[in-house]
Amino acid sequence: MADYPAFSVTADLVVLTVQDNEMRVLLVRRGIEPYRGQWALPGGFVLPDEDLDAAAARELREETGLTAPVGHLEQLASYGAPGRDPRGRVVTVAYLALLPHLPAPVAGSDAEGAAWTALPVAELAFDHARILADGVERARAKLEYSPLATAFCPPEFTISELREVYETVWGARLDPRNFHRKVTGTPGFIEPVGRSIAAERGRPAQLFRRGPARLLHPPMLRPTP
Amino acid sequence: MADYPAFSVTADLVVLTVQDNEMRVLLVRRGIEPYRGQWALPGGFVLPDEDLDAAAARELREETGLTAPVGHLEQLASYGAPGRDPRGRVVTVAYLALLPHLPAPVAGSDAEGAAWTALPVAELAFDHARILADGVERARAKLEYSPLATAFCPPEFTISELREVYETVWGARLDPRNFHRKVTGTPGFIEPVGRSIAAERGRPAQLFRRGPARLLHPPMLRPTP
DNA sequence: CCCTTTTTCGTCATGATGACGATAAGCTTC
DNA sequence: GAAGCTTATCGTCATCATGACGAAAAAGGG
Repeated sequence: MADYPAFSVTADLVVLTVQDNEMRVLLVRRGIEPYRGQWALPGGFVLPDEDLDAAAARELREETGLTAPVGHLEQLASYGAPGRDPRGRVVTVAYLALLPHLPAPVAGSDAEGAAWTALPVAELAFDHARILADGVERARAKLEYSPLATAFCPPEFTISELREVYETVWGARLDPRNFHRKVTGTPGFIEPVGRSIAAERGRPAQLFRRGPARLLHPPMLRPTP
Repeated sequence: MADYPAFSVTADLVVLTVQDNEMRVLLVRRGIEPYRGQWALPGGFVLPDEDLDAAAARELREETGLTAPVGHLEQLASYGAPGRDPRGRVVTVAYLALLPHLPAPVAGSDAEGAAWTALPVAELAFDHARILADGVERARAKLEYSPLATAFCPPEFTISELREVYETVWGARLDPRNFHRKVTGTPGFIEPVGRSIAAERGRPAQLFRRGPARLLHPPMLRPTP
C-alpha cells in the first residue's frame, strides 16, 4: 500500500435535535489549530482498527454521553476535496444523528466547549457548513417517507410533540387534526402506550411509542407552498 | 498528519443499466491480487490531488469511454471495515451510476476484462456484493421520488421504454395506461420532442426527453404486493 | 359555572390512483 | 384493400388519501 497516496479519515457528526420549536445542531469550539476558536462539527480520526460506523458511534458517545440505543445514527456522505483540510489529505465520512433533546453536551479532548446551536449557523470551520446543510436536507427528506421523526422524541411522546418535530424541521404549520389522522392511520408508525399525560394546558394527550415500521406507506409529503 | 493512521481511499462504481428486461451491472475481472480472477466492481485509488467525485467520474470514463454528460452519477456510501481489503486499511467511497445501455465496456489497466452482468450476481471480490446490493436498493428507491429512470434511457425515448425501466428495476408489471397518465401528468418529468418513432410492432409512439424536474411531486410509489 | 386550550373524532370536497373499456395508428396476412 | 394483431393514447369509474374545517371531549383557571 506504500505505492498509494496516504489519507487520513475522520468521522464527523451532524447531530440534530429539536427543542423550543427550533432545530439545533451540536457544535464544538475547536481548541487546536487549524480553525482554532471556530465552531465545527464534532468528530475525530478513525482509529487503526475501527470500522467507520464504530468511529461515528464512539464520537457520538464521547460528545453526548449516550450509551443506550436512543435516537438514530446513519451515514450521511463523504467529503474529500483536496485542500479542504490544511493539514493534508483528509477524507471525512459524515454521519447524521437525530436525538431527543439532551442535557448540556460534554466538550471533547481537543475542544474548548460544546453547545447546542440553533439553525441557521453563521460560520463553521472546514467545509462543515456544506456538510451541515446536507445533513439538514437529508433529515427533512427522511421525515417524508420514514418514521424517523420519532428519533427526535423521547421514548414516550404525544402526537403533539411529534407534530412539533415535523413543523420545526420542515418550517411549516400542519393541521393538528389531519396530522393526528395520518399518524394514527399509518400502520407501524406509532403505537399507543395506553396511558395519558397532562400537558401544560388543554385536554391530556395519549402517550405513544415508536412502532416497528421502517418506511411510511404512503409517505407524509411536505406541504407545497 | 504522520500521527494519524494512514488509509488508502478508492472510488468504486456500481454502474447499472437496463437491457432486455434485465438489470445489469458493469463488472471487471481482476487481473492482480488479491482476488485475482474474480469479478469485482470497477474502481481504483483516488489520486493525490483528486476530489472524490472527480475520481469516480474518471473511473467511469476509463471503464465506459463516456465523455458526454449522459446518465447519472452520485455518491452512494463509504465502506471501511478493518480487514475488508487484505492489502491494508482501505476506505472505499462507492458511487452509483445509472446509464443507458452502451456498447461493450473497456477493460481497465489492472483488469483482465469487463462485462455487463445480469443481476443477481453470484459472487464478488471484497465486500462488493454488499455495495452492489446497496446500490440496487438506492436505485429502486430513487425511481419512486425522482425522475432518475430517464438516466437509464437514451436522450430521446418513448413512454414504453421508460415504463420498461421501471418494470425491470422494480421487478413488477405496471399498467401502461395508468403509467402514461402519471408520467405525462407530473410536471417537469418528461417533455415531448414533437416527433414519433415506429416501434417493432403497434402504433408509433411519441418521443420524449427528460424534463427539468429533480423531484417527483407526488412520487410514483411501487405497487404494494 | 363559564371560558380557554388542546385532544380527538367526523364531514365534505378535491385530487390521485387502480382497474379497465374504447379508440387510434401503425404493421402483417390474406 | 380488408381483416386482424399490436401498441399507444384517451376516458371512465370506484376507491383511497388528503386539505379544510366543524364539533365534542377533557382538562385547568377565572
